[in-house]
Amino acid sequence: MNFPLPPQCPYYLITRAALSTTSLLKKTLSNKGAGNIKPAYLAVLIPLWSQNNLRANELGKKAGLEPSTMTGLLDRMEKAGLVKRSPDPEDRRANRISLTENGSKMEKISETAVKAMFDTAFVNMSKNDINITKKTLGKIIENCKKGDA
Amino acid sequence: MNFPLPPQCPYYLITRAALSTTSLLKKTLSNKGAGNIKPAYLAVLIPLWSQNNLRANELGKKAGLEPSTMTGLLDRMEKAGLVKRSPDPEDRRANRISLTENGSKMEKISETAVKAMFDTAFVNMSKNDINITKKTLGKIIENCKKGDA
DNA sequence: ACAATATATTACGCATACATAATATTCGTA
DNA sequence: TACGAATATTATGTATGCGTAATATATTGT
Repeated sequence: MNFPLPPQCPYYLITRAALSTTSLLKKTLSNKGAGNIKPAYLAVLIPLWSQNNLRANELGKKAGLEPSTMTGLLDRMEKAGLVKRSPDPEDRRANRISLTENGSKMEKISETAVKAMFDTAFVNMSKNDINITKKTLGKIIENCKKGDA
Repeated sequence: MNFPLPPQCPYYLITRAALSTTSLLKKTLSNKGAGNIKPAYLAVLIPLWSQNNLRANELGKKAGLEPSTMTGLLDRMEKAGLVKRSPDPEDRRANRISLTENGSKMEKISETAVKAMFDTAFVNMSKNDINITKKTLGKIIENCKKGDA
């Protein structure tokens, strides 16, 4: 038997880094006054702040999420009063997702929170190491996609 | 507004890499005949294969999981027939978690599956880039822990 | 020995993401 | 134009992990 121990296991490091950064992001959002915004909501809000009134479908593609994941995510965001669904007049299968007034207002404060998270999580690291890490993670994602098909 | 887009956003890359590697691991386990082992189970099984009969508590520490997370995880593993709980004779608050016969048998096949996942996910990457990535992820985890306290 | 505190586990609810199957609609083609 | 394929969304169930509160037992300090 020869499984790498957690601090040396790349799989452990990747999954734990995901949990740690998400937890920190949740806390910075809360600290900055955006406690109604959960980390996952940003994957929907960020595209909407650029271009309002997109389809769930399009949002899912931008966020890299499955359609079935979008349903629950949008349910929670609607309940939180951040977005609303309206029937798409051009395609009766589809909805248009638009920001509520409150959802629009949360942009600046969210940006502050995300910046704070980045400043904390990536402090004391060289630009070069960060770039190599980003490149490597991108390759891992590609490799998994191929191997998972 | 200035949020980095997914392919350049380090947070996106980290969380997506976690999902991708987990999905691939699930598939390699299934392909190698260990479909009864979910990725998360390995965090419990690997320590038990080295030393049987540990407390939920100790297992949680080795896996980096909260006690409340262990309950459901062990429930599912027990239902899958991989481990069983027995009262700890030295401390009536605690359980001892031990491998079933079937749980013991799954060690080799699991190792094969994990190796296959690593071979797929980390193919075509330099040892150096992998090491820098591991080091960087470790630092990120540390930084988040500090900032989250 | 007893009260206060600490520890091990569980119970419950929330958040996130997936897969599969169902439903409604649109589109492409014969 | 009618029919089969594709598309948009939802419904349902599973997996994973967290936090908080409850329960039972141990330990410690007086």
